[in-house]
Amino acid sequence: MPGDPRLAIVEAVRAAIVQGEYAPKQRLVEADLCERFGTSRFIARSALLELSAQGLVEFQRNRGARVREISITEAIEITEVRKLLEGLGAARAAERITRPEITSLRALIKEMHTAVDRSELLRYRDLNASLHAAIRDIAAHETSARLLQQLRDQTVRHQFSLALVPGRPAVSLPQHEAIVAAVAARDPMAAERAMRDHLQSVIEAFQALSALAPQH
Amino acid sequence: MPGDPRLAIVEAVRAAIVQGEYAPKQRLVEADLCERFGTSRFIARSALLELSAQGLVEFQRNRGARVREISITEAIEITEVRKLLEGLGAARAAERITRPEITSLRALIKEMHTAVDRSELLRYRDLNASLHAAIRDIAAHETSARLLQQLRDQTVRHQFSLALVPGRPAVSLPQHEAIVAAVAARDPMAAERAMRDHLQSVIEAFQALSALAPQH
DNA sequence: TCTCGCGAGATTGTTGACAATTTTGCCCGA
DNA sequence: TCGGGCAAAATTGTCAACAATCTCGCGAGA
Repeated sequence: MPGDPRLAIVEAVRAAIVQGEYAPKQRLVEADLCERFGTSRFIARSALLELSAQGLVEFQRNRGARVREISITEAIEITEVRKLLEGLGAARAAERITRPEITSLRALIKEMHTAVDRSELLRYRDLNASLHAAIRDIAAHETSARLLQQLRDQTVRHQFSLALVPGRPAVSLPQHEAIVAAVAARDPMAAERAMRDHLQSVIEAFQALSALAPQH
Repeated sequence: MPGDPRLAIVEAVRAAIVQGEYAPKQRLVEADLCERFGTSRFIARSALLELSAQGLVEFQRNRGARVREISITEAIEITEVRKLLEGLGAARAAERITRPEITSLRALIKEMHTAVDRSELLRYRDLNASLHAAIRDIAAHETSARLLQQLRDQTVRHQFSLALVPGRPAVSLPQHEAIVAAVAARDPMAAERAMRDHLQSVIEAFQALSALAPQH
């Protein structure tokens, strides 16, 4: 893998997709990427290849790359897997967490509170991601971290719509508090249970969402 | 992704690595692959890129691709994840299995018996893989199937040494029987438990192995 | 007017060549 | 004999051009 320049492009394209600058099913024309990111077609193509392996874009022979569309059904499957992997991560984090790490987790929770109070939904969603990432780092389980990394980007779009559901933060914030409390108490089983409960509620929110908007 | 020809090469190289024709840390020289698989360097390189994304090979800048070495520590991590994902798969399989599928699972168990009786260790290991794959298919959970696919190849080498541990089949065969019994009885919770117990015993076997051979 | 086919433009897939870097092998001095 | 360094060979990373394929629009015939 071309060490430096290629990864930069991969990250840039990934960010663009995740932030919704490219819609699902939208074609990613190689020439456009070259111009936008100031690189050669070879590099752009390699980046698309890599993103395809990560499941963020899909190739069709002679039709190039498109942003892969993730259905709500698939988002639910992904969350089912996250429930298991992040449950494991929470348990391990509870076994390994240090005092300064406890402090920073609590700081995150505090920030989430203020974000909810001020109805800053996007900020809340970002803090949410940060909290999950922090626990993942503390768990120090490379294999599950690598897989979760792959899964996360794919559901960002759906997480987004979830964050807009009225009253959703009021449900999920206490769940996050419970997770942090259990991890900080160094209680692996409680941490795993709290994390699973949280993601189970995400699954149920998705199911409710898909019942409203049957397709897509 | 070049639809047909590229995937064929990816599969061929993957098979070669998994079957041990290329040792860990061995360099995969692009020109050699071209000659061996009768393809161009571009295609060979794309295939390596893909295998790199799947974690089977690793790139070093200006040094090309090597077969990635998976430590026993990492094999244990991978098995911890498998324990969760395949546990989910077993539970779902128990909910969804049809009569003919039950028949074929039982046939697999029968074959495993004869393989053990005849001390055909390699055959037993292959049947083992087939059984896990069959349950994965019945579960019909695309996301976890995709991830398991990625994880499986990485531990084949270690599974191999595990199969050679004296008395190992005598331990694992009854576990496989228990899994099939629970799935066939359409008891999701028992199926999940049986699968987890099985993979937990694999983890413990790995740990015993790593205690014997501290490094690598 | 509508449909079918065809041709030009656009886009992708692949090739071969070239530059940059690493690796190998050899020579020389100690 | 051994080790350091230099040059050639090998190998990889990148590019620009070409061929294959698709897309879109236009025109002819019913």
